[in-house]
Amino acid sequence: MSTHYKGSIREQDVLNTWIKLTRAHDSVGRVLKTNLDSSRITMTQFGVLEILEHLGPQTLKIIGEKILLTSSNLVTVVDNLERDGYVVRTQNPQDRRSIIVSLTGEGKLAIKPIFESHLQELMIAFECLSSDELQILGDLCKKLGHNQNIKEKK
Amino acid sequence: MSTHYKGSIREQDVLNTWIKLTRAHDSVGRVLKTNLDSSRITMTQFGVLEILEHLGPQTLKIIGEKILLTSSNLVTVVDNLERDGYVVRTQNPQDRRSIIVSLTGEGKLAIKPIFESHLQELMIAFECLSSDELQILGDLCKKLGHNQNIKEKK
DNA sequence: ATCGTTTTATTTGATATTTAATTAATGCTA
DNA sequence: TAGCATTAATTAAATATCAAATAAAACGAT
Repeated sequence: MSTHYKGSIREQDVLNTWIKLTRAHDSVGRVLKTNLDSSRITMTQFGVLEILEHLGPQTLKIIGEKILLTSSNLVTVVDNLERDGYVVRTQNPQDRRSIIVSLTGEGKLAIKPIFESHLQELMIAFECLSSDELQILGDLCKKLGHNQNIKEKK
Repeated sequence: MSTHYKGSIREQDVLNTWIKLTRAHDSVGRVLKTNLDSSRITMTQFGVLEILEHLGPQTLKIIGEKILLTSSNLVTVVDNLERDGYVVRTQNPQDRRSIIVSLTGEGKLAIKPIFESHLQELMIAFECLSSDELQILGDLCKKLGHNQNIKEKK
C-alpha cells in the first residue's frame, strides 16, 4: 500500500511540474511571438535567423539539427526567408548536394532591431526571477533536457 | 561601464536559461508525442481528452481557455475526436449558443491505456530529478508563467 | 420591448508542419 | 570502376493551426 501511495505522490508531482513547465514555456513563448508578429516574422523564421547570426553561414542540414525541424519544413522556412530578402542560398563547394544559407547584408540590417526587441521582451519576461533562481532553473532544465537526449541514443 | 557589464551578464543568463527551458520542454514533448503517435492521436487531441477526463463534460469555451487554443482550431480538434468516436457534442440547455463536449463510454475505454502510457513516459522523462528538484523546478516555472499572465492583463 | 453590443461556435482562406516519395550527389565495397 | 547504400535537399499530399469574417443567441441599457 505504501509503495502505491508513494508512487501516486511522485506521479502527481511529476505531472504538476510538467504542466507548470509547459505553461511557463507557452506563456513566455506567446509573449515573444506577439512581439515578432509586428515584424511579420514567425518564431521558426526567427530561430533560423538567430542561428545564422550567431554561427554564420550554415548548411541546411546543420540548421535543421540545431533547430530541430524536419528538413521539408526547413526548406519552406528558408524559401520564405529568401523571398523576403533576409537570406540567400549558395552551393557548398565541398559537397554539391549541400546548400549553404547565409544572411544578406539587407537581412542583417533588418533583423538587428528585431533581435534587440526580442531580447528586451525576454528580459521583461524573466524579470521576476533573481539571478540565483535563473541559474537553478537553467540547471534543472538542462538536466531534464539532457536526460531525454541520452535515452534517444539508446 | 559596470552597469552595462552587469546588464550584459543578466542578458546572457536570461537567454541561456530560456534556451535550456525550451530545449527541456521540446525534448520531453517529443518523447510524449512519439509515444502518442502509436495511438494515432495528436498532442492537442490528447490535451482535450485529458481535460474531459479530469473535469468531466465541458463547454468548448472552457476547454479553449484551459488548453490555450484558438477557437477555430478547437472546433476542428473536436470534429476529429467526434469523428473517431471519442467524444460527442450536445447542446447546453442553459445557453443555446454553447456546446458541451463529453467523453463517450467507448472513448473512456479507448483512452485509458493511452493516459497510462503517457504518464509512464512522463515518469521516465523526469526520473533524473529528485522530488526536491521537482518541487523547485515547478515553483520557478509557476513564478515565471504567472509573471506573463499578470502582464497580459495590463 | 428593442436596438446595439457581446459572447459562443463555426466557416473560410491562408500558413505551417509532417510524412512519404523523389532527385541528385557522395561514399563504400567488392 | 560499377553497383549499392547513404545522405542532402526538394517536392507533393495530408494534416494542423491560425486569423478574420459570419451566424446565432444572450445580455443590457434605455
